[in-house]
Amino acid sequence: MTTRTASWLPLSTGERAVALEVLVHGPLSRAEIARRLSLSAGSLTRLTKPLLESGLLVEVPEGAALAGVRQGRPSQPLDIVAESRSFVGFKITEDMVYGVVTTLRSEIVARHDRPLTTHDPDRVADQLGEMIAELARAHHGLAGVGIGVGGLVRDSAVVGESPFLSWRNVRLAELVEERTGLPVVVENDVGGLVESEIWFGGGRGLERFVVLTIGAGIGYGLVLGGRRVPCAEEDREFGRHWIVNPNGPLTPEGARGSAVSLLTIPSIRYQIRAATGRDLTYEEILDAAAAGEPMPARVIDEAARALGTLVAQISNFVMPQKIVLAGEGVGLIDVAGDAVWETIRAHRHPLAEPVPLETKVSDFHDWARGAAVLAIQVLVLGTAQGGANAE
Amino acid sequence: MTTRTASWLPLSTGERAVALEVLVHGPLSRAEIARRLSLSAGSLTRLTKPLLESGLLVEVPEGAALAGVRQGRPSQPLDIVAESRSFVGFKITEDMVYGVVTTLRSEIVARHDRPLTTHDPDRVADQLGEMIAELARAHHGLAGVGIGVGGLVRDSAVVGESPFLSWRNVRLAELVEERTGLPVVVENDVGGLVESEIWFGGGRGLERFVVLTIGAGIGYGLVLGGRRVPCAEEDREFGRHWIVNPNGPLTPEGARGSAVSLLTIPSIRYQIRAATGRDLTYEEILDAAAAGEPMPARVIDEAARALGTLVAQISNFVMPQKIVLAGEGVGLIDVAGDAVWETIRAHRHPLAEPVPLETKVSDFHDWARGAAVLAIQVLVLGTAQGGANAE
DNA sequence: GTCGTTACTTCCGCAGTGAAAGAAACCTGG
DNA sequence: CCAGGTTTCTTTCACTGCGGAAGTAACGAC
Repeated sequence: MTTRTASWLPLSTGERAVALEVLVHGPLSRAEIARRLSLSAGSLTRLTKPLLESGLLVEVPEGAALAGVRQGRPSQPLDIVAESRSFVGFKITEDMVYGVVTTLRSEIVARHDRPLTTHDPDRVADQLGEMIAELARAHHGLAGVGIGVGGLVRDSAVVGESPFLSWRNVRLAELVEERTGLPVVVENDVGGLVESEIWFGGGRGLERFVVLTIGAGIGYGLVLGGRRVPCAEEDREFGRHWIVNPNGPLTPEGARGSAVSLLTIPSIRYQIRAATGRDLTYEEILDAAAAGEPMPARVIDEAARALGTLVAQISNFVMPQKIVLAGEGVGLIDVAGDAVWETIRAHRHPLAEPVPLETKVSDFHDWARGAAVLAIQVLVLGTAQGGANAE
Repeated sequence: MTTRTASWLPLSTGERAVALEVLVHGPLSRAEIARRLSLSAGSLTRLTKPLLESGLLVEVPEGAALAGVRQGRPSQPLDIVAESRSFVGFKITEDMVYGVVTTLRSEIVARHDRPLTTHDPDRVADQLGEMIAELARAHHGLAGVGIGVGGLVRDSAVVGESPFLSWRNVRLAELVEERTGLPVVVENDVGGLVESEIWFGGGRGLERFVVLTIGAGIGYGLVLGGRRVPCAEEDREFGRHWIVNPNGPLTPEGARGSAVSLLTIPSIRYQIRAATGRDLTYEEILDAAAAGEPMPARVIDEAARALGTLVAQISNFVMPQKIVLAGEGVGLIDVAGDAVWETIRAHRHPLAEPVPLETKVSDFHDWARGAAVLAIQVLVLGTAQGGANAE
């Protein structure tokens, strides 16, 4: 409902499809695009002409690797001018704002973080406005802003509910737009990360895949037909009721044996604290587990088996072409990967196709980058993806 | 790869879409079809004209319920002439062949079963040919045959592997076509049932739903964007490694606590037999559980909780718009429905949207009807849906 | 009986496409 | 060096299928 921006010129459907294909899948020749989109060569000449004239696409020299190998006339790859526009992405946590500037291709070109000293919506918007202003001085062509917030977000604009900021129905997009004049998209942080995987990450070109994040909480994103599947409980404590192991630990968050209790960083730290009295960081716990200390090793092993069970269940029921594991809490795979794999095997049919698992330890800048992708989408498509649209 | 049939006349894409909409969603006026397919009124006149001329569609009197309520010119519903063609569907089990004749709308108009006295492919094909010949005498316009087999089927034509028939790479479609001259589709029995739910059952018009069958084994079908998702382990003992309850029973089939061990009819009968020494039928066990006999009650309760867990996991990960439960083994819901619902609730987020659960106790004729739907699809679309196509 | 409403038809123009033919730019092999 | 093959890209052209506008038909409401 909040489409204010002039999107990518007035592109026709076909032109937009071509531009998107080039944006997402790197430099491509006209012939290659024709094959990918099932169009004729003639159509491609027609469709690319205005894109080249407008400067959105440029002809680039052919990659040296391919040149000379094939016979026939060499292809003339087209590419997006990724640096022509810049995008800002923010990830807001309880006490920090992480910011990045990216190109049209979602490559991070700058980082800019600041402590969050207040939770008052107007003051937060002020701070975001200031950060954007600073970034605008250093980067030309700022075309949009994406903001990722943990919690429920409506219409890609309004924070419906965010426990850690104590916000309810804060029209954040509007507040920041007023201060900057730039189009602003607000979205659930997991949503942004998922979109960035769809467009620029491990999910490029896939029909069906899953993003699972482990960090302060559990995040889950299902992508079907290239689109995120909306769900009601979106990021309101996902995984609290995914009972992975009924005999698992009981923690302050989540039901007994739930994915949250077994896997999130706070829950793992809680378990160690409750058992040993020592308050270790997540990294310290992983190190201790790797070193063979019994209690951390047991907790991490249990977490690894829980992760394996989850991955297997997702594989069994969703049959995704890929599962992307992201977040700050996937480091346990480095320590207890064997337990993860073993558990996956035990819960899968021997004949089942193995599901590619892509692990991506992410920091907060990756979350911010995900938010920036939302801004890119608004420019390219004229509207934000996802949101809780009725189907 | 086995498209021999002349499909539904030479229909254009638009015409086929109209015909399919009418076939699946009952009598519809042109205006209504235009709305559903996002076409203009003019286009509908154009598209329906050849369909009416060819006799595929007819104008029918308006439903009395709607007439007179709205103002304006009354609509002129169009309908498929469902009786113009007949289709045969078979379900082959170890010792029986169940057959049905259906209309184009998949309504069963006749049943015809016969014991299967041999597993020799040629003799089985002979028997199917005879049964088809008998049915052809009684029903005009036989347009195709669908055969459902438990096991792996390739290219909608070849039984790659069927343990209970001891078949490997049997070109069943070809064998039956030779004997009848009719187009024949062979498919995994679950696949047929799923397609029939997509076109004529609970999944009509849904983007995303799941079919879960419980009987001699577990069957699982995932439908996304109206299409079945192919999978490698298709009906080769699905659910043997879905560990639902690690402390569950160990049975001859399936891993300990697997869906197969907990839910299939043979496993439930095995548990009762092992514990009490009595060899009861599934129905007797359900009755005993309902009557409060401790052992049956415990086994059925455990099965109900396993089913609840499965449904919850599917709901959590797939987020389907509906789950259809089918098969001979879903009767336990009548006896232990409360345990099912309670378990679902315990494994779901309180804010999550409840997933509609449709229970459909099916007999072997329903499986045969599912196979007949495959034949309908071949006529309508010119090719069978599904199969293990690469994506 | 007129007016408003909804359903359907007819006709026209147009956008987007593929097919075909041609030009361009490379390789290969004499 | 030059012909022949090959792949890419451009140009032209005709066609398909669609929407929009205007017109007709069939009803209810007042």
